[in-house]
Amino acid sequence: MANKKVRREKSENVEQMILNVAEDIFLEKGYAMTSTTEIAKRVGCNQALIHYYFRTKERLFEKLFEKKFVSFISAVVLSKERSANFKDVVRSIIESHSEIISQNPRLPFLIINEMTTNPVRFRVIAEKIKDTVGSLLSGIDSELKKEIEAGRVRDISAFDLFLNILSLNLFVYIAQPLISHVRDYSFEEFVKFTKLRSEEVFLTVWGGICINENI
Amino acid sequence: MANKKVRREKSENVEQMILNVAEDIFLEKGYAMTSTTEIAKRVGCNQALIHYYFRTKERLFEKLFEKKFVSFISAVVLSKERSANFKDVVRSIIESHSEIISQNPRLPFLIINEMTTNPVRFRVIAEKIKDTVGSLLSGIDSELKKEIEAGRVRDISAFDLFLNILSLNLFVYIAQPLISHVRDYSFEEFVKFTKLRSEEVFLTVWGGICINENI
DNA sequence: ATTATCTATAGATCTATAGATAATGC
DNA sequence: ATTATCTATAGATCTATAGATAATGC
Repeated sequence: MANKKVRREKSENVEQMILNVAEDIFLEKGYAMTSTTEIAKRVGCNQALIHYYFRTKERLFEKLFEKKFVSFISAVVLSKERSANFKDVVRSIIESHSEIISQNPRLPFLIINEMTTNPVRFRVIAEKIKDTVGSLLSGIDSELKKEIEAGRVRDISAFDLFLNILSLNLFVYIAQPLISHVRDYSFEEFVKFTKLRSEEVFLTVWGGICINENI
Repeated sequence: MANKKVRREKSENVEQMILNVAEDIFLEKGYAMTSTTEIAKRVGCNQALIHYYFRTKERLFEKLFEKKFVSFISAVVLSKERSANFKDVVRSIIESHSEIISQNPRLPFLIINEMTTNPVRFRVIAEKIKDTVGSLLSGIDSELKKEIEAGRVRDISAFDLFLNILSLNLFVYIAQPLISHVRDYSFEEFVKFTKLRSEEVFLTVWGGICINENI
């Protein structure tokens, strides 16, 4: 029996369905491990249709993620809050960073994956991140130095502080499948866990730099 | 011109060369992105030879990594040092963990990659890690509780503490290509950086849990 | 007439195997 | 005679394109 060309409801726009499904699969397995055949199967259309709309797999990927990578990274920078209190500045950076990640929980994995898998794309992403990191660091550096001179914060570079925040915020997402398995978390339980974890991250980052009597 | 079957020095054992090259490429790009064709090319032999020695790509991978995964993970557990001083226990865990990672800098990436890429292998790895984490946590739990009750350490779960250590130790390696690019590090400079970073990790982890007057 | 969808297929891989040939150990 | 290496090739993908056909908008 020949496949009839399905007439679809206006609501089920096939082009959009392809984008949705592709995003899911790319985030799940990375670019290289995703085949257009699989996307088509999940959408319920023919594989050729993906090329009709997006010409190449590469373009489909770029359409979905070029923007996301940039906004994901620059959001981290923009989140800095002017506050008299350095502690509040640190807290707000951690919290908005954590918030952004939780909205794109699989993006860190994908960035790392593309980084090692696709040297060309890596250069592009890395350059953008380089600028972003540069401006974030210089943005916080002077404030940090003041705190250190005032003896309220131990001697630490802005980069190390920045890495502490990134590490603690990102690792749980990168290791998510493992953590979920080890702790028997459902997806909802994992989300709940990351919410609680955010306060933990702040306590660790801040406790790790603020100066008290005994080390 | 027909390729002559190269007569090799005893020293250049081809089977061993295949193992060496395969390890490099697997660590660099992950299982799926590595082709036996590429391994053969770098070794300088025919692709069929890889199958002669290892039968399948899967078996070659397992020969290289099954052991590594287990030893990498269990080394983390075994590193716990009995000490009267809880602070020293934490320090020794961090340092030996960090030491093991620095000996296998690309392994964390590979584990994460296989985790998401290969569901079957994931189950195997995850089960082993689950046991390992379980025994590590229960090993440190009673000591931690004592410290908390004595008011020397803030209220924190063993799992959160464990995650703090893992996050801070592992993230720099997982993000290594990115960090190297952002900071213009050569490989040697990156290694030097991780050495310095180890003290930073201890200060953060310990500062993040020890109790002082002001929060 | 234009746009959306399908069928069929070319051309590139890639893994694995069969079978030929050269090298080595006795 | 056995072991190591090569050539050639089958069979599975996978991406991308050409060309047929159905649906839609006018």
